[in-house]
Amino acid sequence: MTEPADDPRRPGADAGSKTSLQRGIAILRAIAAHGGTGARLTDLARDLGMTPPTVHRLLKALVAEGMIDHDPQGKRYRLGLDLFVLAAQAGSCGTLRDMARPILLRLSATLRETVFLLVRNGFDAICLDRAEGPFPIRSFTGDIGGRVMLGIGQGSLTILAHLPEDEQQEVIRFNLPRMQGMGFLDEVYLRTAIAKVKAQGYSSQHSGLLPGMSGVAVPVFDRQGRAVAALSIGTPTDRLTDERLTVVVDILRREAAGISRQLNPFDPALSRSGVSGSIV
Amino acid sequence: MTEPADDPRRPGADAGSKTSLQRGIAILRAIAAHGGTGARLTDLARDLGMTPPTVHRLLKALVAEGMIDHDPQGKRYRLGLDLFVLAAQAGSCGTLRDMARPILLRLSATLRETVFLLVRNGFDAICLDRAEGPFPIRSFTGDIGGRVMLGIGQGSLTILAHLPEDEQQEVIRFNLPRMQGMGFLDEVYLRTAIAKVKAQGYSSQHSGLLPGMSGVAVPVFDRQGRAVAALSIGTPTDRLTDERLTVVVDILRREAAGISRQLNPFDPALSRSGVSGSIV
DNA sequence: TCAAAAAATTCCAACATACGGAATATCGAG
DNA sequence: CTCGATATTCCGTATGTTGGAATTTTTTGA
Repeated sequence: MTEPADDPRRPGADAGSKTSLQRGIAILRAIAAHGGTGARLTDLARDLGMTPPTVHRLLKALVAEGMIDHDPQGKRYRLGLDLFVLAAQAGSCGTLRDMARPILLRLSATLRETVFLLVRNGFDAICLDRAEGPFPIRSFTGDIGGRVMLGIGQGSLTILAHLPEDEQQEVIRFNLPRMQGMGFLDEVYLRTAIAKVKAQGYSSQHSGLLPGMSGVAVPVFDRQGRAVAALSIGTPTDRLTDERLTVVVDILRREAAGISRQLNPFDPALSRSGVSGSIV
Repeated sequence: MTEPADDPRRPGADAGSKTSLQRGIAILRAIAAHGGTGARLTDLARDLGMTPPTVHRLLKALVAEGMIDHDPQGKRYRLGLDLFVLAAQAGSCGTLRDMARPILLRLSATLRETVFLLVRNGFDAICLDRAEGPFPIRSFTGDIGGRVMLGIGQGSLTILAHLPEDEQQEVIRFNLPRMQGMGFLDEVYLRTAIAKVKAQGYSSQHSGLLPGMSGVAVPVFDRQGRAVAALSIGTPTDRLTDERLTVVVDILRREAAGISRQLNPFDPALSRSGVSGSIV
């Protein structure tokens, strides 16, 4: 009580969580961070610096809402289906995602590659959607909902490169320290890459993240001309000849332009029925 | 206050949300129900029977957590990216979904149809994942996260048919009233369909939901032999000859069995890294 | 198998914080 | 510019939240 939560432990927890609603959300996050195994009450309490009774009560509320599932035997808590349902309809970019989906499918069919749609979110990029290519060789990274620092990976790098100067600086300043462990990413390297992408208008490179894999990405602009998203493909490096690169970039550019054109962020006409669709 | 009373939403939700955490979640749901347009504060207050100040404060907390985005100009609130990210890792079935994904992809490639993975959730079934078929003709219903009553649609019907007798009764009793508006679904019809599915071990029929579309579905059992999910395809009716139906059912059955075999709900070994993956 | 330890859950009084009416600021239309 | 509607802030009150302690349940170890 008297101790003002000094955010003692794990990073990722906000320093000053105050409202109980925020505490509840912190619990959701902690459970998500725990992975598919599920989290135990005590672990959550320790990780979040809350007392077991508090965690228990919040958990109970979350379970009642279906946001969490509770194994009665295993004593483990995991993210629940209702959360999944809820987020399927999220969010501010719901329209972007809905709109881009057929395009992703078409692209993956045409290019026979896995296609990603990334959007910017603060200092990160988030994988909003992906459409699998037909080949068994494909990256299992970049899961939907996955998050990477702006600057890591081609799609992410493309967004960063096309940001306004000042925002770009801010992001770099913020992200560089976070890139410590990655080794090969120093400031010079990053700025060189950005300059190149900005000049080309697209990004293409062996990913560096996955041996043998390459990525190609182009920016998606909103109606105000801001780079809000990126369209990218992941492919084995040896499948990406210079000739093919030209073709791929061309196609990606065309589709990205199509998305931009449809991207009217405040057009209510874009609103889909939204709620649960019927299933075959 | 008073009693906004009838919230004919879903069964698990208590009419009287009590904790502020639950109120916050109710707000998330209300925003989701509002669709991509976004919801205004007053609407939310009215819909939920809360006062504007309360809604405002809760919204502020949710925005602070990134669960909601707030258009400063438009005064509209929409589901935020963080919610999307969170749920991408949900949930209790995260393992099921992760595990089933390659199977879905393989199926959609083999059958050249759109494949759905449905799981039971109370009185409903939820579309956990889908893999698009290569043909332009495809159903746009059954979006990921979409929800249907148990009994509507082939996948959903299959799950219902394979439920234990008592649970089945309970679901039917609960759902029949909800099916009022659907006209062609009376109790006799439903029970006949269930009996047939149970006898066959699979479900196949023109959907009735979409003209010209048919569905084929087989149940997925967990290790305790309970029907927890269904694997289904949606296809134009005229593409589904009797001969092809046999083949399709056979393949679906084989894959469903594969899923069942891997479905060890308490095997920690199944836990994936879970957290953000790197993106190409 | 049983006992001891750990975890989960319940209880409850003190208290913090969430609530909502009212006031104020802001937006939008006429 | 004025008016009505909506969003936001304020603040006293009471309700919901909190955490220590007690109780129950599960896990661990012998």
